[in-house]
Amino acid sequence: MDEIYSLQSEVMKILASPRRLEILHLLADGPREVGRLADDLGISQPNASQHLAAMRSAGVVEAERDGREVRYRLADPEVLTACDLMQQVLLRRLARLGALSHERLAVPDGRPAAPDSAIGGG
Amino acid sequence: MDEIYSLQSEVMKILASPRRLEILHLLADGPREVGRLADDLGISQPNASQHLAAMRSAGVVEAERDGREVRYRLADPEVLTACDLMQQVLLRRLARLGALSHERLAVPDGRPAAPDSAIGGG
DNA sequence: CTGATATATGCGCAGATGTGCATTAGTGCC
DNA sequence: GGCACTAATGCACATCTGCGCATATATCAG
Repeated sequence: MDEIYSLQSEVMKILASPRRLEILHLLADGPREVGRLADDLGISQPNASQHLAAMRSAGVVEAERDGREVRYRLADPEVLTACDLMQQVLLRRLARLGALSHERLAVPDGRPAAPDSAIGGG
Repeated sequence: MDEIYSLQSEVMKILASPRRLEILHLLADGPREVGRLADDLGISQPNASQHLAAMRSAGVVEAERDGREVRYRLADPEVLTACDLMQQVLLRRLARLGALSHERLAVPDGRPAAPDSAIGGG
């Protein structure tokens, strides 16, 4: 079981990137080539290739040659379901923060204040 | 939408850790105190506190004081569902590689061989 | 306030990660 | 073979992360 957590963390580490998350959703629409992905993402080809290689190592995507191009696709569409669920959890949390005090609901990466200052907030 | 990916990546970054994954499952069994978690995980109290603080910032756990102790609990049990789904994807992949049952199931970060050497394997 | 327990925070270091750049490798065409 | 096109790899660098350690904060008891 300990091993599983380690392996799972590897997979999630790969998915814990805005770029790769976007790649995932791009691929959800159907297989796509590296150059196309790089263009869609607005990043360089080597960079896209790096991300895709990482995702391939993690087993979230698969690659297939088609002439000079390499078409990437989701290895298991279920990852999308998992990511979607994760996103819903996030949205629910944002909604909660907004509901509690919709005065300032920024919270992109640094929270304006501890949501529960009942702890060591002081 | 771009913002969402960024936020989601933050959440997943937090979960992309064997330790924190274990914390998640420990908390799935019910609320628990920092010291207890540290003990269960076999890590130091400050380290456990660090992890919990990170998870709290990400909104995956919540804290509540009880005397001198602080009891942590899952903020949204759905994260477990998402993680479970992610784990299933992983297990399915391992099953495909045929490394799960009895053979050695290493492959934490370096694959034994390219599963699809039809690409740049050479 | 003093002491004890439980938790949170600051600091520094080793290891990992993302990115840009140049370069290499694979493929099809003539 | 040479050339154009597409993708993958190597390298260096700035940044981030996790950890151990010491220490600060919070709560309760007297």
